[in-house]
Amino acid sequence: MWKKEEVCSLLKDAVARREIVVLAAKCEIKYSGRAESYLGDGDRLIILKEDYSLLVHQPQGNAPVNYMKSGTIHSSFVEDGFLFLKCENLVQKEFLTIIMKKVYFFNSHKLNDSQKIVLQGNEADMANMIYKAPEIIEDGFKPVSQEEQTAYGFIDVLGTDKEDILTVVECKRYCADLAAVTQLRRYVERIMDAKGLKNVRGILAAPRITDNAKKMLEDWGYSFVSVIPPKYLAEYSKSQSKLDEY
Amino acid sequence: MWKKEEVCSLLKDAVARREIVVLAAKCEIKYSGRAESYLGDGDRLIILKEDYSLLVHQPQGNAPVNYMKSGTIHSSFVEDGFLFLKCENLVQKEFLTIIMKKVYFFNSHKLNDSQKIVLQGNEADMANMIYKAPEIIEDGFKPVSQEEQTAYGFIDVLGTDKEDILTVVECKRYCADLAAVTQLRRYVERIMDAKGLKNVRGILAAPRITDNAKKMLEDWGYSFVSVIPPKYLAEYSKSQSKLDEY
DNA sequence: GGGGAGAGATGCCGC
DNA sequence: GCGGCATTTCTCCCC
Repeated sequence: MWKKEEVCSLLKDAVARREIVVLAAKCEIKYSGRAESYLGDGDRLIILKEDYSLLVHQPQGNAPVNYMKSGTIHSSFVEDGFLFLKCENLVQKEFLTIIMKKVYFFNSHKLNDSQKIVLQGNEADMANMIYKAPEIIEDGFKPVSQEEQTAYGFIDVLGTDKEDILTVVECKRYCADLAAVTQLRRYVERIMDAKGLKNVRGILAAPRITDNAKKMLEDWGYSFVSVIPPKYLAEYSKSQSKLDEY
Repeated sequence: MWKKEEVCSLLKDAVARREIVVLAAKCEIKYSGRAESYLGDGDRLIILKEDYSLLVHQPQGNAPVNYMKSGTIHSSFVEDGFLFLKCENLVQKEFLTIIMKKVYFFNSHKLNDSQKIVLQGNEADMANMIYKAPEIIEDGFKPVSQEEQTAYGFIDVLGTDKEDILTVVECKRYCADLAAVTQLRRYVERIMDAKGLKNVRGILAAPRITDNAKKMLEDWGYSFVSVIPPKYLAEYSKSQSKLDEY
């Protein structure tokens, strides 16, 4: 168990040196900002980054239970035997207070990282794939150039079918839902309005679609095409020794 | 600097004891699953939780740069002087490999936390507020009972106006956008279809609305009411000593 | 800086 | 489990 005065001092020094701070503590947390929250006593992991963002993690779960964004101002002090960490983001009018009762461990270190993640297989890649291989959508489908695409907003792929009818394609990398259908509908209506056309087709391209969405899609005269989103990076070996798994 | 063999051993023991593990390391990360990603060498914070979820954080930013969800199987070993952490989620067909070149610090501890966060000021609270004070929407607006509300799906508030016309209210706790309008439209059309009514009103209740959304809303004959989402928890003091801020 | 839309979205609740 | 939807969504892009 760490002395709170010591942790308070180490915390200030670490932040001053722009180190990342990690500590585990029994604490109580209050938040007020866009919403309000209260979290009673329990053990959590507290992370304070060099950009002054703060994360609080419970021992389970993916998402932080509380957090403050970059640019927050932090202050700490010991009062009534508790270590207080007060966090203020005046720009966003958000406030968070952590009241620590016990500190289990503390660590800080300067981390240097200039790398950015390279991520592929997203919706943009899917739209590019359709540009390069339009027959995926249907026979005779011809996309217009990518430059023209942006002229009507955020439409993924705009093209013409074999009968030269203007066709809007909306891509989803996941299972298409009702919101995807209404989005497609909005784009088709926007194009009809902008171009003064009465007949514009709408196609939803996704790996799959929910039954309700399919029904709504067909009620509106649009159609669905099953397309698997691409993955470009070389797959690294998925076969490995199963020894020592835990 | 920690010895990789020692970290590997500590890691296995900590996970076996269901402790949370936190370590800072210079590493390289590969991911393959719903998408594919690569992150070159840099210093990151790696967190392995008792539910076997994994988080990788860069020294800046709110969101983890890589992660694996609860239920992942982890295995670690030292090879060619590097500490490998391989993470597999067979159910979700996701795979992540961390190749650690240096380990700056390591910590683990059993954390006990049975508390759940109490969060207020969300959309549901906003709908409840309107139920209790329907005059917020407009004079003569009467919500139907909360039981009936669920009968037609996920409509926030269903009621009648002073002329007894059925009215759908969609709440947004943030600035209403185009998607909010299409969502309202979908609900109104669903109600008209289900009840065989030709005249159903739609009201969007939110703190504010974008110009484009307002235009689309009015084009469809719906209306906007400015409503501030409620905050119930007692505000704790926002005035505090500015000493020792950092 | 606001608007619009994707995200390896996540998480919650409903059926 | 899937479906529908909010999220202290967050992040990026583009105007």
